[in-house]
Amino acid sequence: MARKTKDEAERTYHALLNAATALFIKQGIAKTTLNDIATAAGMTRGAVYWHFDNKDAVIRALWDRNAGTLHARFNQELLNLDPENPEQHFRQAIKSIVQNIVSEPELGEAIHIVMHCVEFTDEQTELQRYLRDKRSELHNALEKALTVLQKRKALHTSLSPALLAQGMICYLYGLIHNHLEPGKAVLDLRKNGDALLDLFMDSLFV
Amino acid sequence: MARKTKDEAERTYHALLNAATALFIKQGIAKTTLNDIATAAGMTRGAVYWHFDNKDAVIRALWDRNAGTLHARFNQELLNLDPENPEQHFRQAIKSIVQNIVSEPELGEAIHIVMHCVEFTDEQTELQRYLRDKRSELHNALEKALTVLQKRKALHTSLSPALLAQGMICYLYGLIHNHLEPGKAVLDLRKNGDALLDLFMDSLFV
DNA sequence: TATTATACATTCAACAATGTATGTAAATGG
DNA sequence: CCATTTACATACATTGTTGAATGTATAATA
Repeated sequence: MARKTKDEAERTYHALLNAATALFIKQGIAKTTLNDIATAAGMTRGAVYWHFDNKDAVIRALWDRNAGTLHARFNQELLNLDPENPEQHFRQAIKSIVQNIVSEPELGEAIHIVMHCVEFTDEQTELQRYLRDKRSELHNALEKALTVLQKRKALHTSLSPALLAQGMICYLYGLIHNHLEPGKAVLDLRKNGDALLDLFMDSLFV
Repeated sequence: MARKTKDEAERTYHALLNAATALFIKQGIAKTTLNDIATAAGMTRGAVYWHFDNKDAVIRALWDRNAGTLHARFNQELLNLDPENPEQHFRQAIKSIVQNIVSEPELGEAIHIVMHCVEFTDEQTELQRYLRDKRSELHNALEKALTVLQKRKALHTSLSPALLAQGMICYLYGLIHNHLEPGKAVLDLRKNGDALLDLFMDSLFV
């Protein structure tokens, strides 16, 4: 076939990722073949194998594209809490994570796929290790932020920052997981996210 | 092949479920073939197809066997809180859910598989609908329990019981999900479960 | 004890999915 | 304007997996 412009190639790259996203959400990763992705994007499997090594690489690429920058941004934000008012900054940072997810569809879709469609097994694949590292980055940032708050005597509980970070991560994970659930969204995080997060964080701070 | 005793047949049934459980956790559902399960149990695929319709039926059966009764029990317990001291009963019921999961390996394995290995997609399979119904049973029970507590003026927050139930479910889900994560268990729920649950529930009650 | 249902094993047909190899025409760089 | 690389499409070989059909020896049953 005829060679495409760099621009055109990039457009098919994104078309492939978009098609993959939609198919993964609709019918799952296991049931989605590389041919499904290609034809849904108006291409053939040759295009998929040109841009990606295999199905896992597609998943990783779509995570990078749709969640990578935001992930890094939150990471940085938690590591650099405003010294003037770290507690308010922390609360706002946590809330904005949720608000970003509910307001940016592509970000929500990427997290949806990672939470509801990727299998996490004992024999870890490269993809699983990659995603695990991403989450542990966030966890470390959270723990450091809570440690800063503890040193500022801002924490109201006797539990360790490490443990509080675990609880916080679990709560966040559960809220987002529930909100992104397929079918009727049983939990409207856009409306109730702040209230539910404050409910938890009120138990952390003085 | 020779026909087996009813007793022997039931033993192979359980052997198949045990083999399936171990394989699903180790290498995932998608990568585990029915032949894998059979040979791991010392049988052939014929045995699997005799006891189960397909792979999804295996998953459903192992959930029923390992989590079914406990699920029903907690359901009932939440719907019949001790009128003498409903708050303490509620707190204890929630804690015992977690304690059961961390102390009963087979229960933990079943939930592990459902949480980490089953894909949840828009086009729901029969298995997905089954699991979704189970969770909504638990959700309804939780919401009713919290409604009872609200009528008793035991709730400390202005948020609705429905919303609190959502938050509670999400927190529980996150904690259990994290605890059952493959690889090094980053969160030791056996040691810290009660403290983390009290942290949250303290924000609910007076 | 004769019959029937059971608990599998074995075999087969069908196809689906992957990875790779090869073809190709146009874009790009010098 | 020529050589080379790019961005795919096409074709192929291989392999895996499912579902169903069939076989069969024995346990259960009456």
